[in-house]
Amino acid sequence: MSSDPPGFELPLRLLLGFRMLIDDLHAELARRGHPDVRPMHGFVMQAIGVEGTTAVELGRRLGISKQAAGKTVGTLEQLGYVERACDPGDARRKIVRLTPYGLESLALSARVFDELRARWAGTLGPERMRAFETDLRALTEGETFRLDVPGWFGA
Amino acid sequence: MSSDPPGFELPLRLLLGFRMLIDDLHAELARRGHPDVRPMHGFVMQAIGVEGTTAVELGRRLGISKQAAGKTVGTLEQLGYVERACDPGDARRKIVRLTPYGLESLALSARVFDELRARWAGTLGPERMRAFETDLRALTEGETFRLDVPGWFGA
DNA sequence: TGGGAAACGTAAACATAGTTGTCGAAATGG
DNA sequence: CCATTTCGACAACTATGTTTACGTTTCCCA
Repeated sequence: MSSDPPGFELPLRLLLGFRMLIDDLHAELARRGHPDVRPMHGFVMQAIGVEGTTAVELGRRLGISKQAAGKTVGTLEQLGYVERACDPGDARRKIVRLTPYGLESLALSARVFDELRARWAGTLGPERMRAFETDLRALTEGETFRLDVPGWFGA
Repeated sequence: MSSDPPGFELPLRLLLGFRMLIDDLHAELARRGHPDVRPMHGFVMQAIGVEGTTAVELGRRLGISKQAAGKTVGTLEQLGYVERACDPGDARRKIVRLTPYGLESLALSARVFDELRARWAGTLGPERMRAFETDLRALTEGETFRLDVPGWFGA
């Protein structure tokens, strides 16, 4: 009588939910002045943070090589979201920092994500929304985020 | 008093949960005789199904071009998971079918997914696990699965 | 019946991820 | 002071996707 759903539905819907949020976010970002930012860029800028960082450290945070991190930073630089500056204290290092435009996109993303969460809470009700997030947090406890999606998903 | 979590945590953890399940699945698949199958391959084989299908239809189901579907089928064919046969009723079409090896990997995946779901249910308890899945299903209602992850995630 | 339109599969060219390997420049430390 | 380490950049390669194009086969309608 329990009739549990098949196990393969779970990963499918987790991915579906993720994609749904990210797609909605970027539709809204495009509408509000950031049409060129891609899903990956958001994660990278989040990893760069307000403080700024280096390519090596960025790669470490995202679980990719420093070369891949450097390439992505180059793209973001062309789009005007980040800038590279030499470290006065260490001539080897170059600090990657968010530009005002980049900071704005990050702040906007945070606002839109909150709106999207509110919409989801409207579907489930605040009670179950809270429970849903608590459970999801419990299930993914201790996991670290990795950005190596392309190579990981299909080798 | 409500102190809702920030909205950006939701997509992050959805992706984390997805990746967790898929990584565990493939670790187990590798252990049980399928070391070469990649995350993407599982979704493609699932889309091919027991009946078999064509490259065009496969692309349609996965939300990718028929050419991309054809390429992936070629890879899967080399690995021995699928085979291509001419359609006796239509010389234009070529039916892609799972080999016994492919069918076995699909059945094994289903079993492992059920085991993983049971492990998650062990964390939350059967009650909340059921509620979690119900809510997730409600939130992702009507969404269609797309396999164009590489091009979608980073443009 | 015949010919144009549509569908299928394949290939080439291109763009974008990632990776490894290599290298020069700068900092570190024994 | 020299050897080792670290950082950033470049080249070569793989894997994914896309668009464009083409030859073959089928379908449909005038």
